[in-house]
Amino acid sequence: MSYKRSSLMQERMEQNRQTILQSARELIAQGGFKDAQIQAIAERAGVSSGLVYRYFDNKSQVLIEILAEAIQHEIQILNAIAASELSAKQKLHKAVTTFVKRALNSPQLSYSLMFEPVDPLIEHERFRSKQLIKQSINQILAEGKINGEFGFEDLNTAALCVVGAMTFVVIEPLNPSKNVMFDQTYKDYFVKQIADFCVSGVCIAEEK
Amino acid sequence: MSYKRSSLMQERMEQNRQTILQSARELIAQGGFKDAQIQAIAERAGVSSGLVYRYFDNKSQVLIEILAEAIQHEIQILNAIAASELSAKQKLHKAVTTFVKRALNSPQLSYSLMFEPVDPLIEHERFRSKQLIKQSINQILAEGKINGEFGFEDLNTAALCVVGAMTFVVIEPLNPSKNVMFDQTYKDYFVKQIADFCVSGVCIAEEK
DNA sequence: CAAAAAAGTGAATCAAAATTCACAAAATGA
DNA sequence: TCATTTTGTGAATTTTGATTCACTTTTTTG
Repeated sequence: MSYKRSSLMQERMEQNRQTILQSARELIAQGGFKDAQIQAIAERAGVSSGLVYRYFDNKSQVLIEILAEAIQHEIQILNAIAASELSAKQKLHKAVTTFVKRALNSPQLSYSLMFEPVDPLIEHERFRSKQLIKQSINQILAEGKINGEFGFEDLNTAALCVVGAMTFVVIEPLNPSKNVMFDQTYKDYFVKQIADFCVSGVCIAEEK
Repeated sequence: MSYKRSSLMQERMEQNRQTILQSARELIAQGGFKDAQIQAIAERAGVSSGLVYRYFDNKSQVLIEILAEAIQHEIQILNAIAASELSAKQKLHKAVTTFVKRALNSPQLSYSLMFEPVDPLIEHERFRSKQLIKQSINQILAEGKINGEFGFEDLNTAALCVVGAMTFVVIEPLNPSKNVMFDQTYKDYFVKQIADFCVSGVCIAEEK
């Protein structure tokens, strides 16, 4: 009498789940959270809106899962850099470069995940995420501070500035003046500037 | 037969208008745009919701007016600094310090005005605003670049980084872990760090 | 003060989306 | 294949908030 899902069924369902998430991601990437409505997500995924609720408790859960997954990925990358063999300066430069470059590949998605307000549940998840990113940067900064590469005073504030600069710049490409966005060459140049800025920022010398 | 408002009436109406705007501002300062609902605004202002529509075409207009007013004020301040007699470094330091310190007086309001998505109309206004702020900073940076105080490469990107750092940091105090927020002394210290970071950031020397 | 005009009210209406749920289709187990 | 369980559907319901508008009150004018 008991019903056992065949592995084929199992697979199809997993497929559905992923398709729904992917649709939502794409919609967010195009127009932010405001465009990721259940109807739209379902439609794009080729399923009924009701089905979304078979797979997720509610809309927030869909978004949270997307956020968590995305950030986890970024954090892995940052941590790998932090753990590498480079100098602190090089690590910082690379961390910023990598993060910004990746974010610029889908600015709207990045922006939404990092900034766009939605609801308290998501805000909570986002907060944890940001903490983790800051932690990665912190690690690099602390190391450079100790070995004398960096000259900032307050670790936390420095990390905040770095994270601020590197997350903020993804907002720029979202300007109404859309397609202003650069070709790969300019993008590389742009990203390097930002990394340079951050590295210089934490290499404070003296004077006022 | 034509009706002429007495100056007293005129005044009362102006008063109403301002009260509505002020209520909206306060609500935004407390909980962001999401808490600034017409009902709530009207209630707090002690008027009926319908009256709001006698003074404003729609909700967006209320918010736009608040945004425009606030930003205009900040821009005046920044421009005054840009036009003062200090060195470029000093100007930049002061601009960042002043802006951040002011923003930290109501972080939620600042955040909402600067970042929180609402609708395209407001987005448009916000875009203009950001342009103006960046312009102020640009002015300072350009001057410092010419006279050799600063060593960054690309003016626009440098300005973006500075604006990014100085606007971003206001987001931090919005953490769920609310009341973490500092006393005046720490706040001053915090703000100085940020300004130092920005100044250093644009004083790039050489090396990689 | 009475008529006309404008300001003020707030319940009713509208709109946009999320969520539910009665039902249909498909899968499973006998 | 038939009964049962699960998956899938999408129209109906609910929710939340902006906006309208018929009506009341206050101002102005003559």
